[in-house]
Amino acid sequence: MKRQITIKDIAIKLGLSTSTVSRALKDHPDISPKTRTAVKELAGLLGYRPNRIALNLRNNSTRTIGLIIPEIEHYFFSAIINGIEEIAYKNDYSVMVFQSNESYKREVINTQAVLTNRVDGVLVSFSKETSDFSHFQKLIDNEIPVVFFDRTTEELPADQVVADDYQGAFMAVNHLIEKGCRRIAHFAAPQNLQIGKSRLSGYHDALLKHNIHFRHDLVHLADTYDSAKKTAHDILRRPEAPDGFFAVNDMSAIAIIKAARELGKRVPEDIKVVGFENSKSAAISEPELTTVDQFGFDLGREACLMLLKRLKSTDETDFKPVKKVIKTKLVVRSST
Amino acid sequence: MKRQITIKDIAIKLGLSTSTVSRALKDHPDISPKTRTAVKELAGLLGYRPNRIALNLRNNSTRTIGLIIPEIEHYFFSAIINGIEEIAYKNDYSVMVFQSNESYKREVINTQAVLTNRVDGVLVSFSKETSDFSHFQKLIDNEIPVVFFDRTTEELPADQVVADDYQGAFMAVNHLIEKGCRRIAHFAAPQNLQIGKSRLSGYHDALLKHNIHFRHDLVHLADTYDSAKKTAHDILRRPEAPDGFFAVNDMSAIAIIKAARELGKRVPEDIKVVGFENSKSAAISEPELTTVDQFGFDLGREACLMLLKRLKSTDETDFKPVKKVIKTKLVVRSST
DNA sequence: ATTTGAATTGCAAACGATTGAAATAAATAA
DNA sequence: TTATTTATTTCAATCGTTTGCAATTCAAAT
Repeated sequence: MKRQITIKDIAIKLGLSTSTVSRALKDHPDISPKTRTAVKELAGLLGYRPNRIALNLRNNSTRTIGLIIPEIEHYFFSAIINGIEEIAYKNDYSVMVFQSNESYKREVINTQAVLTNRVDGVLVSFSKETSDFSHFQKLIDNEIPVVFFDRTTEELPADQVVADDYQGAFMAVNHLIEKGCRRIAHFAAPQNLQIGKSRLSGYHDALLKHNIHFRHDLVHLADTYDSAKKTAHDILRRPEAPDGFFAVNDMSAIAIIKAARELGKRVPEDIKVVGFENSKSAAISEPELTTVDQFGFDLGREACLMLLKRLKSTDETDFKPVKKVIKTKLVVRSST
Repeated sequence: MKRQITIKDIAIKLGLSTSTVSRALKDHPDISPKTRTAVKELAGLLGYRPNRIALNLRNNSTRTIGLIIPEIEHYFFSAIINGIEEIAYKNDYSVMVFQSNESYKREVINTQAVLTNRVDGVLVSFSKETSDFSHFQKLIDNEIPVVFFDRTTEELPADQVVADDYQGAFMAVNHLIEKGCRRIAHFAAPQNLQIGKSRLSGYHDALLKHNIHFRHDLVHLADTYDSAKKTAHDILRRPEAPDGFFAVNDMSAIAIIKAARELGKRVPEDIKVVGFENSKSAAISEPELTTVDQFGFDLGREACLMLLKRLKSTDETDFKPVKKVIKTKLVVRSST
């Protein structure tokens, strides 16, 4: 690579010391106006830009945020990245992205990678497989601020940003009931994830409110398009098929609609379906999908803001983890 | 932040010099087996990990790739990032992501950011607004290898990876004609983008092959959901409405289907629609969308591999830009 | 006991920028 | 003229690691 212009080059050309040049560039009062302008002029002429790596070493900081995320391809996560990048950009931070691909093993390697890269802080949404958190604890032990978002845990002393999953689920199921559904199935996420638990619990309580009996055989683990489609096919063929579905994400909800159509059932006449996410796909599905907006962009923003706040505050004494909940919103469309 | 364990800590604890420790850690033959094991043992015990920043400074390399991309939220781009990250991960590189949000101004700032961050190489898909490329030329002037993907230009001496847009468009339109369409409209991307030109030209030549007259009034600039929906509404109400549509991406295609349905036209009976991308949405739209698969994941992989190859080869003499074309594939579904 | 050579280990400079302290130059006061 | 400020500038160390070269140790050969 071409050698970059350094402070030394300027110093030599001007017959000065590097210290003087350094100070001149940052308007130190000790430097005479004459040399200051001379230095700045030459710096501009040569296209000098400070070597960030050298600064990183000296300041022991990289102005870089590590992002560990399951899968970029999911609309929700890409919306979150969007929000994160927005805030990072405004605050002159850069974002390094590491995908876990929903693999615990890879996620552990990712945590090592953020350590190696000496990022200033880390944003994490962990994989479905993750139930042991010691790799994140290691980050915290290294005093690297960590903020969890969406997929979070209470087991670690770290900040969290989550959508109001419980409320969203409650609203969704409540809506289904008000639309006349009585046998409502729930396609759930794994229960090691807090979001899985919260949404199930919102589902449960909404039934309770309307005195509808909670039945375990109406709850299925199905949080991907394929698994949801398969499960929906099975259930819808049963004699007492559900008349309503609450899916843990939009892709599962759309799979349910697809399965219903394939079996000659009409949506929303025969069965009603509500998703969770408010992805682009929800808006274009046929019929358009009623769903709970998770505001991924805002969630990303908030997570990043929270991390930046930690990076600014240097007093590490009496650390109190903060949990921020982003309100969700029911978006009613024609699938209900 | 907590002070990290350094080579110096180990040296002092063992009464050695930093040089010896450094060499011991990398199995330098000069070091006696005894000290080598002692050093390694202590290093493991203390959880020593080399300070990447210091190495960056010494080696003038960051093992980091800069990625400048319009919008992460588009399925196609997130698929590409996925491919890029996969290759980067396997080769122990990290990826810094910068979004231009389709803004030329922001893109220019992004190029400065990758310079500041001293990335080893840059992957770029530029914004719709970009027609001046001097900010990328600046990267090249700094001898930072640049690989363009998807949105590329011939104006710069840089590697490129593109989908076979011409062939994809040709296949798509040919397919429409074979299915009986005669008045085929094309919803195009801006013509400052090579992909816009290539796809239009594929459209043009497929018509030509079947002796169908090319008509300018059937070509519209509409490459977003909203613009496509609006345009489709207008066109479909005309007396001689098209019987087939070839859209430059899936979102536009889906918008056309939506508009058709709203006007009481049936797809594929009254009009047939083909998209470009093969996004998740294409598979779930109703009817399912016939589209051209761009293989974004592979495209990302190839772009990253190409960049890594440049990073390895140090001989910068007689640089010959390479252009790699990823074959596209027509995925026929029920919209045609 | 001295030389030779091999095997180990340490010194010091380098990467680029910053910064406290010291040094020099210029200006003012005694 | 000399002492004393004050204004500028330079020195040198630092951040953590690597590496050419010099230095040391130690055993074998003479």
